[in-house]
Amino acid sequence: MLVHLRPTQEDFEARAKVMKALAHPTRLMMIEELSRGERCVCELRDLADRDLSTVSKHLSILKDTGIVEDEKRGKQVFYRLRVPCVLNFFHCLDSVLTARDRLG
Amino acid sequence: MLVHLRPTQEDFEARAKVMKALAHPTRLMMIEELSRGERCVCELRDLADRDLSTVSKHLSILKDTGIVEDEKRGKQVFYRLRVPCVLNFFHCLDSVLTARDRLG
DNA sequence: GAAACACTTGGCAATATTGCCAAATAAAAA
DNA sequence: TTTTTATTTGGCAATATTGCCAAGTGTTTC
Repeated sequence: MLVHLRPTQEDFEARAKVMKALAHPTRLMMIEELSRGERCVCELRDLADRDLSTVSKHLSILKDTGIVEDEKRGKQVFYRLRVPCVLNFFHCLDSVLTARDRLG
Repeated sequence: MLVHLRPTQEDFEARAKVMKALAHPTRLMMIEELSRGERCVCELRDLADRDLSTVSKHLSILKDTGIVEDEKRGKQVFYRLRVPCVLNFFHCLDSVLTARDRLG
């Protein structure tokens, strides 16, 4: 892959779609939780304190984007992180926040 | 900073705010461009092909979040990247995309 | 098979985001 | 000082996101 070509408009749109999937507190919480191992929808609902349908829709956004994958076992559906590098974002997000706190 | 405490709801909300600021194709393009050095608003407008007011508002979102900073010199306002670690996101975003392409 | 369980999907109202135009501001040039 | 250049801000319509309830799907348990 040639690394010095500027990304196209479509590249930025595709990337933004992934960022959007990450840009919600509940979904960030779910990702953090899934970094500890797979979880069923009901466990994530308890943590999120939201309606089950709401949690399910958040998960389907993450799944459609390719960030998580699911597997049905018995009555339950388990989700797990498919692309763990998104976890690296958290450190940087926090450093943006502390940078902003230090100055205006 | 104790690293094993789970982030609070507020932590996730603050992080999501930063992610949201990044979750737009035009703003991602601006960040990529600013990684090459400071740019004035007019240069970014030419690249974005959007109304100047639109570009200015995108930049103020990035500024309010703490991702970029601005400096007025003469007639122009120059923006530069304040927290370069956000550039590391791009590789991971692309790997999410290729992971999704490889499987459903 | 009927009931219970674990989800997903449809629909909709409330809210947030986006992008343009027009108007305001601020510095430089004439 | 008037005009031009560079940018920001206000306002608004179009669009997207969010979260709940209700209804639907697929398993398992009885």
